[in-house]
Amino acid sequence: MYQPQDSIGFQLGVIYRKVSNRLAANLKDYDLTPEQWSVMCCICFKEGMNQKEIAERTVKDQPTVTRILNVLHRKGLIMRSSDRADRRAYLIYPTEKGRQVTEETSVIERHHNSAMIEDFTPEQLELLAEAFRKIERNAERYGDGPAIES
Amino acid sequence: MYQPQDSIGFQLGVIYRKVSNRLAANLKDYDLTPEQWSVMCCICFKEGMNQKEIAERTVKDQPTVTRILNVLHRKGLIMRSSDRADRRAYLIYPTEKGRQVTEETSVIERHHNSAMIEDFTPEQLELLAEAFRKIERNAERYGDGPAIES
DNA sequence: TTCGTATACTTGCGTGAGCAAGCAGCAAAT
DNA sequence: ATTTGCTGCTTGCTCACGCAAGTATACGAA
Repeated sequence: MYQPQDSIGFQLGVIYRKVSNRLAANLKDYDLTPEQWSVMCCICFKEGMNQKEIAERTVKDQPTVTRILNVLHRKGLIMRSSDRADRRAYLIYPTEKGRQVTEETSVIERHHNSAMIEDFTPEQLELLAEAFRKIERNAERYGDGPAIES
Repeated sequence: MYQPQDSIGFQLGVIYRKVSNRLAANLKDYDLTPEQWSVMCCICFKEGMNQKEIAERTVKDQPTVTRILNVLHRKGLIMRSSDRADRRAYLIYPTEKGRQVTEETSVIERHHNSAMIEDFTPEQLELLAEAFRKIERNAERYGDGPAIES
């Protein structure tokens, strides 16, 4: 009989939560979640983006980015300056503290990432990346159809 | 410079959300989320489990299972009968409607799953499964260390 | 100019998740 | 029988997410 364990989507969820929880534990001392880290990292990589661009780069939707930025702002890690050229938009910059925390936590993340794939050969990594690209493309394709459509 | 896109954990999150959202769209007509489906599927596979066992099998924590079961109960898909041998526990059974919905949605899920991996050879699938097992094992290992511990 | 559409962001609602604390019932030791 | 500790479940808090609706601004067309 068909079981959730047979489903790629289910397996992805399980593994994602395990990897993410482990990273969360490693970041605990910095009061930063994995998702917050990814946004901070993005913001430091290219300063002065608006929220839409951050959403695209982190592959999150805009409401999620808004809320994560609220948290980061509350923690004093970012600044929102309104865009004089487009008064609907904010340009996002890290604070000094934000830059510092991002640097420190990026070391943690890199270490964590290496640990997750430490027993992979370069070929295995390339095959995994290729598999990810294929699944992503399949998920984005239309025509999967909510019901029987063969 | 290091970017979130370079991180396996980040990539897992992106791909998981895409696959999951696609399935959610396909299940919309059945008023069932992917996570709810996985629990229903588990419940129908082995009826009369207690919540702890469901949590183990679906790899979720107990509070999460409690809340998903609340939703499923509200929708009339499951029954909670208290265990006469252990009055702390509930034994969980699908209702007739629950069994029916699970059967129908399992067809959708299987179809969705095939679509996600349709261009994979059996060898590629085996390599992917192997990669998942390795990452999972790495994530579960202790000693990753919240900080510098080499 | 003004009208209409598109866009950047926010807010509200519901779901799922982790963690910690609480409650009730079990079970073993005294 | 009482105590002590463990276990099954629930609740509260916070975060992340998707979707839909709302607000303010931008911009092109009339």
